[in-house]
Amino acid sequence: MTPLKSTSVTIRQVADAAGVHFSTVSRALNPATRRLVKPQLAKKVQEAAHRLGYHANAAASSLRTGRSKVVGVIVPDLGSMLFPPILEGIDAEFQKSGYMTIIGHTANDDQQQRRILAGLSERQVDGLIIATATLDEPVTGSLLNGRVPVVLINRTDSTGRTPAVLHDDLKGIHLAFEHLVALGHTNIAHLAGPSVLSTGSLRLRGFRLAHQEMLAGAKLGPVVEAKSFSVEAGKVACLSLLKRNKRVTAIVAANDLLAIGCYEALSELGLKCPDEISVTGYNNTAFSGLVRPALTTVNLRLRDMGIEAARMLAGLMSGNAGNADVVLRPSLVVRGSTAPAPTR
Amino acid sequence: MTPLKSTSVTIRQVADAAGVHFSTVSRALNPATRRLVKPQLAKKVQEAAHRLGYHANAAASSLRTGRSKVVGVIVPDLGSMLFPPILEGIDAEFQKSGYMTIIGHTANDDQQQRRILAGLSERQVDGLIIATATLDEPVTGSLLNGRVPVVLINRTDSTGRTPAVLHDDLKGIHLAFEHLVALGHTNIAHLAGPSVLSTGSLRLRGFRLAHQEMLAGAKLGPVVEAKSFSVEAGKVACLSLLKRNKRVTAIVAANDLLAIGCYEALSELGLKCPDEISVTGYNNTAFSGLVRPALTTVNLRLRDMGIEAARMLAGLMSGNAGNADVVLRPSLVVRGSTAPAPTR
DNA sequence: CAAGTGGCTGCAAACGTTTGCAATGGCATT
DNA sequence: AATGCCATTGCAAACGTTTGCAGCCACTTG
Repeated sequence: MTPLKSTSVTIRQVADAAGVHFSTVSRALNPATRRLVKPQLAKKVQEAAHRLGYHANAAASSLRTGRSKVVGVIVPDLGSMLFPPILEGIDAEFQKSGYMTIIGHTANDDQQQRRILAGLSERQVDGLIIATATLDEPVTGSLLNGRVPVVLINRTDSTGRTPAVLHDDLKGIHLAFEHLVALGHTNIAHLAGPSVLSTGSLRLRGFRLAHQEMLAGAKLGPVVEAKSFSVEAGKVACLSLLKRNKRVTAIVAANDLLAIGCYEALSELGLKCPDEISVTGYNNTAFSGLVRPALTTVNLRLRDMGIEAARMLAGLMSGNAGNADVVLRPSLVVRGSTAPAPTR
Repeated sequence: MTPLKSTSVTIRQVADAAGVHFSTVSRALNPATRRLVKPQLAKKVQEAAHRLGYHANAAASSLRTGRSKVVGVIVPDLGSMLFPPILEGIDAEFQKSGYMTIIGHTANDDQQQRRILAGLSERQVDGLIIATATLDEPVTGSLLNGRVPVVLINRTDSTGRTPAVLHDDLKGIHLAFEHLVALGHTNIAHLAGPSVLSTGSLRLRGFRLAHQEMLAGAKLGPVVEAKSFSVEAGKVACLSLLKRNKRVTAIVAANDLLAIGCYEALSELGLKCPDEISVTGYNNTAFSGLVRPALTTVNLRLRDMGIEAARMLAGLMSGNAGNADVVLRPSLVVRGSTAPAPTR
């Protein structure tokens, strides 16, 4: 009843300006239907639209078509340095197809996550990329009453039913382990991440497999699980690890922050890295090259992960089956935190 | 004509279930109009809505009201570690009022920025937070045909007409400078950031003012401008600085990355930090405490900046005037990169 | 007791698109 | 010359809300 805003240009005004019916304007402006209108007329319409500064009203379009050209992305923690490159990749890829992304930040809080999902549902997102999967709380195949396709990223849940974009963590740990073995280390420990996260538990498994394969004779190296992926937790875990295992000469940390925690533990114990103990990280976080010693770590293709997830979701949104995961191959970046095993 | 999706629950179905007219459902579900319907009925409606799993269709609501409950945030570079905390603050604050944020990532590309603005305009965002302001390309007071209120964050443009949330950079540099003077330094240089960014030019001005005030007698310390806020640019600039100024004992860098660049330059020249030359950074980036020596730097309240910007934008969206900026107070974090001036 | 009052609910018109269908006109086919 | 076909355009009905207005009823008031 009340005209809440009279400012913005509608399709009808463009129609008047071009002297055609407004439905023709709609067809002329939409690439998918443009072939239905005579090229010459289409051009006239486009010029009129441009002259008037017309912008389609996505709300109306979305209401009519049921699709919003918006996808939701849910991350646990923006501050972790892991997600910004991923988000950037997602954004870059979706820019090509005209989608925009709403990001939701859960701060690892389930309540919050539910609120965010509700908000995204209301806003009719066409798809969802979720980076908060945990092994104990599986994500149902497609949330939001099955209306919306979902892809997981970075982590997966326990069901494995939802398509995901991941890194080959087994491979990544293998690379680090292999590097240490080549340096002559035989007493290698693992500083593991939380086992409820797929990244934490997979890397532990990778460690066991690598150990079995490359140090078949020796008994499994010591493992300690950090409470969280943080410097502090890494330091605590590393201290307890070294207290009980004096012969360790190398530590494979499940994460760069944990590796930095090792640095702190080592300096507290008066041990030199890498001369007495080698340390490897995981993620190749931005600071990896800046700390001293510069950290030898496993490089993840985070931006590519975002791109792949966006592509996969685009596929799902246009009706593809989505029965395959994408698994990216990590690589090793050798820096200064690893050295030949000390001779005793 | 064709029912594109029949799955989702509408207001009418809830109305049928509750035995009332659908307009009553609308009123009962909207907190702002709930007082118009008898409490008992309202409860019945809410129960029915909950039972059917009703979620409002934001597209329809947005079409009718002209407001989308979505705000846009434009950042130049997600990877810079500066913006994630800001985004988090924005998100946290808006969560309270039911807004969600679409983030646009320009990669410092004007073309891209225009595309993003168009996309946000189409999607009827109710407000805009912009972190990409530069001094040479002023942001018009309210973009998108004046329909949408805008607040700038972190950087401002040259006009100063758009409300902004900033840090007091003059104060921040003052703190660093003061600290160095207290340590006995008298030959202090500035490694400046790009002068087209308000952060770059303001910090330079801060340096000049601080120098004038605290080292009134001495002539102004040497200044060199880095091409960009990056480690590499910092190294290059620092090398050229030290080549021409042998007597410098302390460097105030405009940014942590530039400070790290100094570290590299110093180690290349065989100079010890902090024994021979002290260095201060700016931003207190996550890695500041991890590098060696740990960096003395100016701490910014990034998350608070996001919160303040969100509050300010909320104010503008509800009709406030917006004729005041918010200026946050930085603080100094003293770590290991600064020491008493060497005696000659 | 009539008239007014106010609380509650129903009615229906937008908001700006998209799109099936109908109408038109030009052209080729029989 | 009548018919059919195709290309192009117009027409109008949704999509699911919000909200001014009108109607209804139960009260209070003079």
